[in-house]
Amino acid sequence: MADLVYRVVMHDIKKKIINNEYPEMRLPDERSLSEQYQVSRSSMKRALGLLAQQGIIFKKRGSGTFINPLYLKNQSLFKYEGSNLGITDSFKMPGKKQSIELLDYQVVKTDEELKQDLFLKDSDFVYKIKRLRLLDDQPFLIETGYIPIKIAPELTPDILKSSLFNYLEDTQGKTVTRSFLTITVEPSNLDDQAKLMLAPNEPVGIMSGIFFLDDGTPFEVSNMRIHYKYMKYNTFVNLSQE
Amino acid sequence: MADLVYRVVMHDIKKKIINNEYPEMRLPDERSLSEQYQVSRSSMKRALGLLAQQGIIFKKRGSGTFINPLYLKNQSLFKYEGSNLGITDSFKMPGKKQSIELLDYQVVKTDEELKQDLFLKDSDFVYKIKRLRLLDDQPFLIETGYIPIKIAPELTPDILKSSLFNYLEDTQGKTVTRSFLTITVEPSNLDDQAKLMLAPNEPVGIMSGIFFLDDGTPFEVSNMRIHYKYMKYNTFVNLSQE
DNA sequence: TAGTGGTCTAGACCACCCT
DNA sequence: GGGTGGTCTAGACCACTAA
Repeated sequence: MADLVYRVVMHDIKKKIINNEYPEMRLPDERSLSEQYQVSRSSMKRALGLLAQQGIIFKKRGSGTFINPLYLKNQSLFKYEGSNLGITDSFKMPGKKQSIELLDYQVVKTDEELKQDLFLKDSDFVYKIKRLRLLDDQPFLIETGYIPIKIAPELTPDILKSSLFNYLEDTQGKTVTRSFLTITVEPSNLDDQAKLMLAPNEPVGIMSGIFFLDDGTPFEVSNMRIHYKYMKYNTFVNLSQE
Repeated sequence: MADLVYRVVMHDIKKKIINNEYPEMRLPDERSLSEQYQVSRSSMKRALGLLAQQGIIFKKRGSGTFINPLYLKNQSLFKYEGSNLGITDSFKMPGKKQSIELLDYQVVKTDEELKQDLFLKDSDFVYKIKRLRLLDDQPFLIETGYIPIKIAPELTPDILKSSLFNYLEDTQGKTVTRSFLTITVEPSNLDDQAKLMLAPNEPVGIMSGIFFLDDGTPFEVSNMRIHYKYMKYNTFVNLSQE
């Protein structure tokens, strides 16, 4: 992590919360905290604002700043903090071996919808990539992705056996930081049943959407069909800051 | 909406983006914008920051601020902005009549898990409420909720025929602004099939989690089993601000 | 090197809660 | 009325990008 003031303060306060150094479940007021940490009140507000955004504290105008008891009691609920973008990361379960099988790999013309979603011109081509993901040799996800050629011109089947996100970050310094996802549910089709080893009455979860690079470029349109037992999406919604 | 500087500026810029008043897909630099709107650069940053958080613009240090082309091309993707907390709201589909059938309603003792999630004492009781929700007389959701008595002591079966969230807001000025949700998928059980009119091979989506009041009080533990055709969760994930 | 967004500060004043 | 978080400002300096 960078040594930005607000990040340092944020992490320190977070640590103190976890270590139960505020047993009254309440933080000192912002002005005292600024004093303690020798930072401006603005920086302190920024740090506290981030913690509030993560659901770790609640700020109540006129009353004070309070620790979310559930954060201490049940930290597992919070473990997905900011890591529910990448399926890649989300499915990196500890102690499980992840592998990828390349099912299909071709270059195709874009149709209207793709053109719009990936913001392409008529002349642009995209990779169509279909992959099967496994955890400990158990298939759990069929992924169909479309990626503009011009974003990753050097793509080879070999690369596709591991994480595309990591590849992009390592080779081009580009990071995937945003996505729009739509989550739905469907009965499994014959292809699902065969590839994911599902019984006919067993369903799949579907996550489809668009991933963006940090400069705003749409990077991939993806459709994921997920074995229902592996389908688990955690989300923390916070409307208070709108 | 309040007449806060940063909100006014934010909404105005948003309007201009929608009206295509920045055809170069790029905003003026922050300093010029501050000048234009006669606000401080900090306030302008705040306004732009919110737009970035919503995925409407991308800020690129050293380069400028750019409009997300997809926001213009495909605004339907963005329509769930900040409204995916409440199932209540999420399912308020235009032109459809929502109704609620009360299936079960009792006061029970808390078990260990509930006690933890709702942050209760041994002596506390909760309502157990089971409701069926319908859209145009089509059942689509079975909802089982647990609510501490002390939060809503006046609850009656009659109230439960409409939105609890609205009831709380209207009567006690309390708003539900946060939630932790876990989304999973399951084959339908016999109860689902009967109540939601599902065939045996048709699945349900499950959303379960905890809803909080804006002061941090856990308000409800809820489990929702959703007809798969009605199950649609849109989410915008943005890791760049972490 | 000029232009742009990011960080940080110090301080004024407002809005809300509680006693 | 005293304490707390929220808004807003003006300005300094830093970090990155692109020509």
